[in-house]
Amino acid sequence: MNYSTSEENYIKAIYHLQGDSRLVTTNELAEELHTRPASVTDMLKKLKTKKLLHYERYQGFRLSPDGKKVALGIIRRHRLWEFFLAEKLKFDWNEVHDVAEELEHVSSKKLIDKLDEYLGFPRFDPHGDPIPDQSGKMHASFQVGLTELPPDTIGEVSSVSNQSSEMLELLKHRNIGIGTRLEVKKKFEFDHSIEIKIRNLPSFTISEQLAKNIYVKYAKKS
Amino acid sequence: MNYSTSEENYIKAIYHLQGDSRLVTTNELAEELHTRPASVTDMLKKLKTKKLLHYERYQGFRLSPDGKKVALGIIRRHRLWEFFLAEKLKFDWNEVHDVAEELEHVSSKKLIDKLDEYLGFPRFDPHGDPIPDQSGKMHASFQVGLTELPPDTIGEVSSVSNQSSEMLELLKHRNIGIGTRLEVKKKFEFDHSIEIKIRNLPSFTISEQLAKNIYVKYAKKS
DNA sequence: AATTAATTTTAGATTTGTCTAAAATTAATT
DNA sequence: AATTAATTTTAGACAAATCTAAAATTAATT
Repeated sequence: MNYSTSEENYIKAIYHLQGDSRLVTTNELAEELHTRPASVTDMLKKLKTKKLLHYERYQGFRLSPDGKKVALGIIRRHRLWEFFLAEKLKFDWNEVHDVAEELEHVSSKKLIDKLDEYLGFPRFDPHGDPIPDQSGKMHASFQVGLTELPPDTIGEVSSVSNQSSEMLELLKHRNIGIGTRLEVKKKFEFDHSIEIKIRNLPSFTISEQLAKNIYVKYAKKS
Repeated sequence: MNYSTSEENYIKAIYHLQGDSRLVTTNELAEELHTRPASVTDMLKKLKTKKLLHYERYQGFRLSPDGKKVALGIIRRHRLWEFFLAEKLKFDWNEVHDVAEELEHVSSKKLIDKLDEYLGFPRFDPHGDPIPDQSGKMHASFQVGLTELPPDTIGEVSSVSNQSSEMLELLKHRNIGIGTRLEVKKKFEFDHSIEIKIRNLPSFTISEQLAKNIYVKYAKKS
């Protein structure tokens, strides 16, 4: 019932890649974890013997129900620590990820449940992602990609899917964070860039690549 | 500048065993870490090449100044987490050790310094042991072994040196914790057992073995 | 359909940390 | 002082997690 840091990192990455249960490939996972395909194959075999994975060689793989449960436990720990770091220790929301990456592997269940209680059973982490409860349930957040927002509507940023430091740096520079209310002014067909406006600031344009990674909740025009 | 969990456990154990710089032996350390002497020798060589240890084969060893600095950093992390667990998450003071043992290996300096600030720069952990500050300095606690307290004096429990779950269980059963004020009634020469009294409770006797592991600060008779 | 390209797996090596068994060294005892 | 006992180290093996290079399989293309 206890897994190594390495196993946990694989399980978590597979969970994120498979989304709603699609098959994941060896190369994809190798790239995600900055490792080599051969190493991935080795770990797949191990996770299969532990019954966490559905896997037939050359055919791709996905988590078993047990594997999903384990993944949700890891994600729960990760997001609770992120919440703690931002809310209590006053970390910037774009600094919490890497530290939480380490803390998530401390496996005491009692620790996590008490932390959860201490934090007031939060339902979303500082990136807007939902935190699974003790049984693995998450409250769905009604978020939609920024690219899907029609012109002249307002959204509130609820999460960002890519958490590379490069992108977080760009977001910070643009004054975009979780909770930021932004209005879509125009959408350009040519390169799918989007012109947006925040509060009283002059409007500016963001690339499709960036917009794709920003998720928002609808909000009424203010 | 970053060490593995295993290396950190060795460094910490050596620090505790060497006390005020006495030489530590291979067997001692092997027993402390529940490992084999051969494994200890392997690690000693590694720590020596990293200049954390003064070590000549067959001659015993002790931490170098650099090694001591590393040890104090680990102890700082351990004791801050213990304080957090007891103070914020409401763990019993006898449950914090094992969880802190895991948390102490998360190495982000920023995390620890922010945690320190959040906790209000505490100077002692829940066992009464001093917490090193960022530069490695500790406030000495003026504690004395319970066995050294003469009859008819009162002491306040400030720390316990043995933290086995067996002993902590016994202490809990006897209602002895950090901060407990107790009066020494009688000392028996025969087996060196000690009769003590806590508050209004009937007095009772504890073994020399237990008393040896309890440290107290003097307090005036109430 | 046959060939080429891409992906995935296997085989074998490496590093870290551990182990057992045997050898080397130091300490204790007759 | 010589022998015995205890401690410590070395030598060689093993498990976990990784890697490179080569082989096997699947996918794409002529």
